[in-house]
Amino acid sequence: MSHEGQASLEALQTQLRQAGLRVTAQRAAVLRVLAHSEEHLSAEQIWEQAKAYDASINLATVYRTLSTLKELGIIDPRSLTADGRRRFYESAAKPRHYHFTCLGCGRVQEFESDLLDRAREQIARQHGFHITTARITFEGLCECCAQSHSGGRTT
Amino acid sequence: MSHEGQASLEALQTQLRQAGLRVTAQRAAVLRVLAHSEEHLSAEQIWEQAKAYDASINLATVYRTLSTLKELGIIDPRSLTADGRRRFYESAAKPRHYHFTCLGCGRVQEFESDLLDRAREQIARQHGFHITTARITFEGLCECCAQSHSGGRTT
DNA sequence: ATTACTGCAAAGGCTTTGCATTGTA
DNA sequence: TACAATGCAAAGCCTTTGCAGTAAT
Repeated sequence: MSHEGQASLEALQTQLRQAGLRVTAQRAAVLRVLAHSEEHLSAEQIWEQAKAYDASINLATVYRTLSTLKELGIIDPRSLTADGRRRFYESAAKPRHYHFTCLGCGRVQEFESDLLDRAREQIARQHGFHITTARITFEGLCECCAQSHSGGRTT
Repeated sequence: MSHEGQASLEALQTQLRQAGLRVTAQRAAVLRVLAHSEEHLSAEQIWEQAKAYDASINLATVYRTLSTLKELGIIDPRSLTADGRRRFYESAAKPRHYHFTCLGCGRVQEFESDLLDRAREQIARQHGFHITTARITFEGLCECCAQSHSGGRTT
């Protein structure tokens, strides 16, 4: 029932228990939201969806759960907006990839890049950096939006 | 008197006037701070330093000025911290470069990277993106801090 | 029965904004 | 003299936290 490439709900709950943490209805609700989504959800979006599983779940609890899941290495928070204020969460199990946010349609596209991977390694080597985090995000217009913005539609 | 590669104070003030904006004591103060600094300053740091030129300058004014200067293409705000909450400002006149923040000593190192430049172009080409902003930042331990953390000093 | 976890509400960090006042052009 | 720009204080946005009550093991 779960999407490919994503840890099953039970596996995640087991991981919680093995860490000595309790599997509460709230945590299960957040895990279910994350397990069923391929998207990049904000804490508030996760909250909204989690209410379907636990109607009384509180936003503060969502934040605390997300923090816990990050600690466990289950999810990764990402800064995808220009101001970098809001964070979006995605599965940490995903293979290394990067994000492009279209300012026209708002869609976030994921892609891989060998060149980017190699650049990161080269930079670490050249400067002696021990890189623990690389925050790499692109913004602009996607192919579709660039066309409609530059050309204008013929109607 | 001004640092190399940096627009002179008068040039910047002229740019303000040409945009139909007034050169107030507060704006001059912020410009002077920016003109004399090679660093990445937060709004609050700029505020502190600007007080030397205009003791009564208000933080809100600093923010408004920074916003104006960004609009004019004079400065660029950067997210250099992990949480991305705070912004640091640097001259937009600098040649393209990237940042590495050391979590040990807190220092920010700038560097250039051909590979990163090429990756960015390749990504745009491959996916049809019209990239307007690339936010690329690295974090970890610099060479110096990595050594002292791993080895420990012999004393 | 413990004690980790939650809800609630308040605070915290950074930035923006409304409005009366100041000061540049 | 206009009207742009400022100071002040309040609000806004997202996230974190203190505390008393609740529930998982």
